[in-house]
Amino acid sequence: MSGIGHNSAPADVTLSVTDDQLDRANVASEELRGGVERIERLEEEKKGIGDDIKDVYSELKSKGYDTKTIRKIIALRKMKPDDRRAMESMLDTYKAALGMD
Amino acid sequence: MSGIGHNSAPADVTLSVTDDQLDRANVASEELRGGVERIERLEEEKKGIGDDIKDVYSELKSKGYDTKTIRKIIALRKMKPDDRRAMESMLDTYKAALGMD
Amino acid sequence: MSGIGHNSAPADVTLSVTDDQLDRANVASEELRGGVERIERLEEEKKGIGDDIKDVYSELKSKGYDTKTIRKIIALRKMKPDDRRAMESMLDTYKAALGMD
Amino acid sequence: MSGIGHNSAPADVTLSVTDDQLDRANVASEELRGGVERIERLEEEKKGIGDDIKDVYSELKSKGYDTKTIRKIIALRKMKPDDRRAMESMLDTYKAALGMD
DNA sequence: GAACTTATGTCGGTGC
DNA sequence: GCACCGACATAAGTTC
Repeated sequence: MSGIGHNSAPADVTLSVTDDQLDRANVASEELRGGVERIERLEEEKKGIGDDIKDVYSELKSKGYDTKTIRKIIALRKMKPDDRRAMESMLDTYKAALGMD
Repeated sequence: MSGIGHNSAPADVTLSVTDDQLDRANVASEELRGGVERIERLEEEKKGIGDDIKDVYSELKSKGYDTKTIRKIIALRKMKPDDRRAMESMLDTYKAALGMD
Repeated sequence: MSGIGHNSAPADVTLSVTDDQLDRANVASEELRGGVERIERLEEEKKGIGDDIKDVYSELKSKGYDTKTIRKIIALRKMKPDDRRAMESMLDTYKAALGMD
Repeated sequence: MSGIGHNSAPADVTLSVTDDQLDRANVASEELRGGVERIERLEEEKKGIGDDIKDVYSELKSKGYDTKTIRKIIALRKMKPDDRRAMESMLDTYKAALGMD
């Protein structure tokens, strides 16, 4: 699109915005627009995957699994086994201290 | 309510907004403002309590307790004991099924 | 606190946990329990206020106000007026740059 | 791995778990495991895209743009233009009612 | 300590 | 009528 034509020396010096400023603004606009659109495309992709994940949960649910528990399982699997066990052990200690046996 | 007095015959009939409309707008404004301010007061209170909670956690942390574990404990204590045990048991089942022993 | 009695010299030296350890554990337990219960009380209070807030929103909604907009308003009112205007102005600039007029 | 061997008639009838139950458990396990692993793969993909998005924001930020404003812009662009204008107009009305001009 | 992401809870709507 | 579903709101956890 850019700029051919409007650079041709405006006689009207009363304008409060210069050509140069317009050019910079346009460049900036395109920079911004590009970034925004890229983010939007990526977010669509991300949403698509999110929907896929939801589908898998639905499928498991329809087979009788409890999705909340599955979420917990997945959270646990993200941890390193040793860390996980340490965490579980500490939780048990606290439960014992409070009589939650 | 209010409004007595300024209803006395405006000569200027060119106004596009009638007195009646202004009255309603004012009433509505005050209704809205009242609600908004009430919410803001309540949110301040709520924030205060949130800060108190944070303090208790800090205190416990400084005594050597692990706040993350405490949060889990509090979540568990919110459940009815039977529900809690059922949930824990299901989690154990799933863990066993996936070899997370 | 409590504890009277079990300090009286256990003859049974085969125990793997000493009285001293039990004492410390009890103290720690009570410390933990106290904190946990205090947090739970505070969270109840907090929940009560949250319910009050919800009531005000419901009331406003039943009078025809849009709660989503009210939430935005309250968020805006949390800002310092100058900051708010600066933010709004920047948003307008970006909107203009992207042709969202 | 699955099942070869354990079907071959255990003589030990005192076991409290039958072969049939084991089979079902194994099937169920594999069903569960499959779902869990599929979710984990999808979540990784999702995270990758999330990282890409973060990169674009960083890039824009390093060029001088305000990421918070960009997020608002993107939220606005998600709406249908008419809805967006209706929302903005309502917000303006409420602002005026509360003297936020 | 601020901001972003994820998880959980809640509410209004809709289908069986 | 109840239960599921999506949207919204809040809380929690994570990261920089």
